[in-house]
Amino acid sequence: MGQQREATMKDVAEHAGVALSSVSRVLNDHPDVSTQMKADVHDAILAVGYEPNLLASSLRRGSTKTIGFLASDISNPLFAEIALGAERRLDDAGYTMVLANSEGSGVRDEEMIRLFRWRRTDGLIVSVSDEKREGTLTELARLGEPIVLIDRDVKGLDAASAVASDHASGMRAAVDHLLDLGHSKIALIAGPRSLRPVRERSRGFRKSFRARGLEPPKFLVETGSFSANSGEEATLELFSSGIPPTAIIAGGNLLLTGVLRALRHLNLAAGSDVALVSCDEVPLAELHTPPITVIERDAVRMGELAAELLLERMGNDGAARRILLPTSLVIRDSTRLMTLK
Amino acid sequence: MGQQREATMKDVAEHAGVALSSVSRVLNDHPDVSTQMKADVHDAILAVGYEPNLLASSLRRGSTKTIGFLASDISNPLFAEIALGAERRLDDAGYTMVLANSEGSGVRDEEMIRLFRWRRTDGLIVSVSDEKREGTLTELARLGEPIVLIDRDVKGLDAASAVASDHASGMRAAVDHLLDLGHSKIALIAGPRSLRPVRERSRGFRKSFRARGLEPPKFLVETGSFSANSGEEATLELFSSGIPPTAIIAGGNLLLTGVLRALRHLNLAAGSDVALVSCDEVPLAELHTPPITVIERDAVRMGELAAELLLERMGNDGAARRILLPTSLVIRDSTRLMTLK
DNA sequence: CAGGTTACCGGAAACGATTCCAACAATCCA
DNA sequence: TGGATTGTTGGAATCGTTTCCGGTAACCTG
Repeated sequence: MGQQREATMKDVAEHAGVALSSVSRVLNDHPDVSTQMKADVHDAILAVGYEPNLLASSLRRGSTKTIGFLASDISNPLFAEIALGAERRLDDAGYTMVLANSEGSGVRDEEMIRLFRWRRTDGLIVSVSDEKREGTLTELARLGEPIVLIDRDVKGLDAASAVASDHASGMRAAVDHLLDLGHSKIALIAGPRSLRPVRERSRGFRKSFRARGLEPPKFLVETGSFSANSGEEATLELFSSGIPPTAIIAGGNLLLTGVLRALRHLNLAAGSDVALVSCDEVPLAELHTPPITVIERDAVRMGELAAELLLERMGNDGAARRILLPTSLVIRDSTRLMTLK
Repeated sequence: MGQQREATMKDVAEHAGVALSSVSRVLNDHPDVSTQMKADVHDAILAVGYEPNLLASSLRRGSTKTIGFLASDISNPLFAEIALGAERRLDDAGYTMVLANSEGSGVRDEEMIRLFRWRRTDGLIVSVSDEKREGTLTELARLGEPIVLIDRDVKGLDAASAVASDHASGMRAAVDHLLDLGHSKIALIAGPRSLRPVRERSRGFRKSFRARGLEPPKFLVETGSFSANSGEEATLELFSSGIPPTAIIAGGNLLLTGVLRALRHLNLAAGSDVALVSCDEVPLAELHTPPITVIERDAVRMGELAAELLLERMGNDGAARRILLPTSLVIRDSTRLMTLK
């Protein structure tokens, strides 16, 4: 059997002996179509084995039913969960998700946004890797389609909706908890300051101290990235200096991995030698010995909400919205074993 | 300022005073174009602010430079890493990845493949959630574009390339290791039998016993899914029956989470009360106390290879290929603390 | 200087759909 | 009975590209 050319609406029309436009009307169930016509066309569709070409449809309609999703690294469980939540909602609404990883590079952010624009995606869910980068900003502004930012603050982009976590509150709860236990030499291994979560956590961190009339300690470490290596190096650094911290807060799941590696290397036990808190729940935190106290949030929900905000915006009811999602402290043994007072 | 209509190649042509076809030639750097023409057109492009419409281009060319990626759940670190590797390679080659989650449902597999077909993706990387499902099979066959299967065997789909892990060897190494240590009551919590990794691991499991003239134990548990809950239930079940196993092998990272939860609930210590092995490296395994022996493989590499196979096939040099990637046993304390002989 | 390349360019036909507009028949109302 | 209305249909333009085909002018060759 020869390589059959794909059947088009034209073939359907000819086979049914009707006009092309009628086939289109049937397919989009337009009101102006008789039952007879409907039946004939459907028969013809089956007969010729017609399947729609969404490309042509998109071109003509001016809408691709496609949403871009851009984050630094989909293999990070945080983004993976957000992507899952977003894809679920978008799919329900008939949209397809297009994925891109920036690998933490602002240049790639820029390129990917441009590519999405050229591909005419109907919207964009994005967690940029550098909030300050000029190029990214102009690309976002040029896009002209609805945007939802995930846990990022981009100045001057009022057109975009956003969903963010209330990191400051969670961090305050964590630090208060540690202060209550008598800790004062608390280290925060935060990550790159160019990102909102890091700034917010730092803010909460300092605020907790100031609220008690204390000066925030000099243990606020801003690492170059969120990677495990950064966490490991920062931890080693902390303990090689004169005064070691009595508590460490890891600002993300990868950083936590690094911290734990360093502690093992230093032969220190989390929980008994140094109290430990991490951000974002992962199996490792729950099942570690001792279990690790975490500042938790619902990442899947975050993705779902991002999708919902986007859909809302595309249905053009209303302006951009910003949603702040709660974080909460889950206290486990890694902060309960030591007694400092 | 009014909402400017987007500039098209036609606008560029008019502004430069040349034909539409010439603009196209310049853009695709066709040989038949003078340096003067090239300069004029580029000037005009800047002047009118032209940006390509990849939709129209795709329609005309018959190629979207787009690849579908379908897996059960992108939030599973395994798939997340595969997706990362694949996206990296595809992006290098100028392709964009379109993502879909089947959430373990065969019906959704089917729907997503069809959607990809309608969207005219140039290829598909897929890890189906049910290798036997009739509908999925016919959809795959209808696709007509290159396919790469990830760790799946789909009978009668010879046209597809595939990249898979050699689970049987890894499992053999693990079981041999445990048998050497004197274990015989070894349980394998495998996951759903409808999937290749589960079958391969079961095969390796049995083979190890038979190679020593032993009958494989009755501890081979096939759970309904790969979820943590399945792992937890299976473990509880194992220990509630008459003869508890002395070693457990968890067939995946989610199952491992479940197993550890169950052990904690039963007040049993991994490593000393029961030896433990898991499949696929995760931070939890490395940093658990004691560290957990794992059958490891390179998931990111797997994704990269999948992309490479696909690109190779789309460049239509040669037939479908199957690649088997190695697995290796990383021995840690979870299997080193107990002495049975 | 005739004939044949060569280099470059413009026009028009695709790609496969949607949508506007005009046309026609049948029905309704006065 | 005539005009307006309603319901249904076909034809053609359009979305923004790519690509084929033919034509022109300049160049070389003998």
